[in-house]
Amino acid sequence: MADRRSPRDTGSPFERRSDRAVYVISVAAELSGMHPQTLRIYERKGLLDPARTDGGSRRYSQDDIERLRRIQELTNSGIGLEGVRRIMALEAEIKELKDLIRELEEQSKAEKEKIHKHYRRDLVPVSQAVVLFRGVTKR
Amino acid sequence: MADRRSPRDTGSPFERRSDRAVYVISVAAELSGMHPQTLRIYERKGLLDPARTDGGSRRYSQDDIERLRRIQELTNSGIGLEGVRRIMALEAEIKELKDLIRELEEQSKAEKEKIHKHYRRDLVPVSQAVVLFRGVTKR
DNA sequence: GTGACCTTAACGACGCGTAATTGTGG
DNA sequence: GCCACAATTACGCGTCGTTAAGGTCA
Repeated sequence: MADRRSPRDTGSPFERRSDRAVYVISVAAELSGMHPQTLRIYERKGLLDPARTDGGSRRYSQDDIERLRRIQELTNSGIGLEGVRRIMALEAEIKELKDLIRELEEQSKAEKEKIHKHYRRDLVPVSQAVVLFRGVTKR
Repeated sequence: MADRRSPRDTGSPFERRSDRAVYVISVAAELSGMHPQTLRIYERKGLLDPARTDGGSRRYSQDDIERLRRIQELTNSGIGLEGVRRIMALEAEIKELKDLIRELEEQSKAEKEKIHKHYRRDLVPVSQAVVLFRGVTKR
């Protein structure tokens, strides 16, 4: 899970990060087309975890807004909040597995190349060589 | 998806297959601890697809019973039927991805072995060979 | 002091499981 | 003819989203 940063942690002044918490709840509600109280419910149900100001007010990031839109998609298709929670967790797991698969494919390819290089550097074809020492005759 | 066989397709008489449709709805309801009408609702919502007799009666397999138990777990944890449908689909996808990962790992290992064998059969170390022909001096 | 935020509570709508009803098949 | 199944309908319960009421911070 990406670590949430406090709204006080502004980072570089020119930086635009999608996990920067910039929206108060009324704006977040407007951007996501939801009632502010609905956003509080989602938080209590563990679907969202917006940052907080020192005073205790919620601050939503762009990632939070997109997550809200995804929640909206799911609830609009007749899925309850607990189901949404589980589904989004499973979708995250699927994303990780797919990343792992891509990584494995690249790694396998790299390892094969490495083996080829290794042998091509250290070995020569039998057909072009005379064995100097005994005991290497089996092919 | 495993193809469902009609209850008329009995296969080998001594065979025990978990996808053989053997339970009528009342027994399936009893085995899963559910109301028969609940099973009909699940079917209409697309969570289950039991076989049918020629007369039109439902016949449930052992796989169906286990699927019912899984549905029960999810609904008991506060998930609606549409959510259950999506979750079970995602879980199936995760299972496939994990199988693919295991397959990739085995395949990668086998391919590496194959490369090693290939070189060990056809090549010998430079340190133990005298090159017969010209032009193979770079190492 | 005026907003916007916070929390809690109450209301209406909807989904889900059960039961009742009527009809049909083995 | 009897019992089990099929399909439809109606009721009770819990969840979800909205609204309202009262308190706090800027």
